[in-house]
Amino acid sequence: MGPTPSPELNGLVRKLATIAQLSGDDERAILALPARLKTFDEDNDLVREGQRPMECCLILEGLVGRYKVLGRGQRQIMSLHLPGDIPDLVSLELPVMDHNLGTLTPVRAAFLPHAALRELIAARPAVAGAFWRDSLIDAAIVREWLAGIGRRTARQRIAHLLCELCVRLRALRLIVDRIFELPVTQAELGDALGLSTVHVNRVLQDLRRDNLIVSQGRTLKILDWDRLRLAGDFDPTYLHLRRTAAL
Amino acid sequence: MGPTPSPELNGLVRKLATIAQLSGDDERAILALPARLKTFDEDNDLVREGQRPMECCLILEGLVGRYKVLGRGQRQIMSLHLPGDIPDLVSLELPVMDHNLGTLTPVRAAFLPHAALRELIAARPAVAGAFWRDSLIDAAIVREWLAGIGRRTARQRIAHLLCELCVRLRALRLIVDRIFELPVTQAELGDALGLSTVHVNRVLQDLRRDNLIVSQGRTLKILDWDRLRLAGDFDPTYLHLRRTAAL
DNA sequence: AAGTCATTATAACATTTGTAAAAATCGGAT
DNA sequence: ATCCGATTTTTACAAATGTTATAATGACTT
Repeated sequence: MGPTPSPELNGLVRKLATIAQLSGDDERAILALPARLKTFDEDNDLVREGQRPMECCLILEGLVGRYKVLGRGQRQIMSLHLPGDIPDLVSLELPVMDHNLGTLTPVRAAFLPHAALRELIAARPAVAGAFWRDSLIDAAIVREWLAGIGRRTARQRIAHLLCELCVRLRALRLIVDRIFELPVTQAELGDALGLSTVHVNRVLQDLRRDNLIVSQGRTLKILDWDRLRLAGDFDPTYLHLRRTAAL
Repeated sequence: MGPTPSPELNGLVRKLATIAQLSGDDERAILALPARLKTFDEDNDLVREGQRPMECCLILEGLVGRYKVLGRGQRQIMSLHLPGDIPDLVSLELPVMDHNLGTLTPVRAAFLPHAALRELIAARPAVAGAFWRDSLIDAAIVREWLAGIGRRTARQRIAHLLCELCVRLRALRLIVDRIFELPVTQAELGDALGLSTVHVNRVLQDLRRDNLIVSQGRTLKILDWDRLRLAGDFDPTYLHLRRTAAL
């Protein structure tokens, strides 16, 4: 008998289905991966800069941020990862982590041994292709963030990020409308957007005042998708989704 | 008889050697790729956003920038590519380009058909791995830029970029000392760093005044590597070079 | 119900960086 | 040698955003 097939890995299959087409055999091979489940509190690191992981972590539930801490302690979050993501897939090819992966919310994750992933990739070219594709999309998202931080105003950046998260969550079928949990402090938003907490606060108030969004507690509701998209100069092409979840 | 082996592809082999270990057979297979050579003037696009290329372009000579043009015409350069790079390797997996590739100098490039690259990848897992690794390093560099634009001052960003280019050029053995051509206008530097031309000018003058660099025409000389590295908060780990060209 | 801690909001002010325009410089063509 | 366009430099000013500090709010604990 092989390793116990874990229903938890369904999220990975679902995520990969949003970006690539896999056969039933491919999916079964993925589901047969051995996985070590683990849970984390808010604000914990899954992996740290400098480490040489022997496993990759698949997010099952919760929100994970990829970040660096620069010279004088300033943090920059470089990407946000949702369930189904394997944010440290990179460790398969680049043994030394050059960044941290930390939880922004409580997280459930599955750790997949490098050895098993390598076997899977060797045996199933389509899965290898899907993983490559996934890491290329990951990179495309970082490029879009780079362009935004480099050239967009604070208001555009925030609107853009909200649009991106909305589309990504919809693609994963984690939300159906345009209402979602944004369990992130304004300080964390600032770290992701290259802004100060105070300025994030100012801009969020503007967006609310302009009736683009509404938020109560952690729940965020996009009131006017078209105007928010416009405000954020948002075009989802860079997400490279197979069937763009209807905008 | 197979396709004519092109001595031009040596640059690709040399580049891959800086990040991965390939066997003689792997190298021969790479050199046997069919290539269509082409030259470009300064300020020309090799590939444009929206296109669906059927070939990848290998840079043989010159400097290429990957960029997007945002809403109100502002340009952001998201990466710089040196000889040996295949900046649109991504097009193998993501058919629609989400950015442009443009020359910053006159460029010689070799166009490699997707079909041939796919065969190579299928036949030679080590080459597939090297390509994956290459695109992961590409992404790591973009992340470092993102962190810089998000959280570093203009002076740090410029110093950091100069350090990065120096290390990358040395790794490729394109320079041996710390003197190199930087055939880039201050406007282009600004587009890469998310700064205005005027501010780039101000900071470059500061760096010269502080005797960190000297430049005459396009030739840039790093006068004080240690202080420049410090000024740029530069640590080459993120370049994931096999043997870090001695700092 | 009170107390504590994190988060959000507000305020006043400082600073970096951007913008616009013009002058100076440089490199290559004629 | 001279001219021309691009690039760099300078100047003056404007705007966006950062910083520091404090108050208000809210969520959770005891």
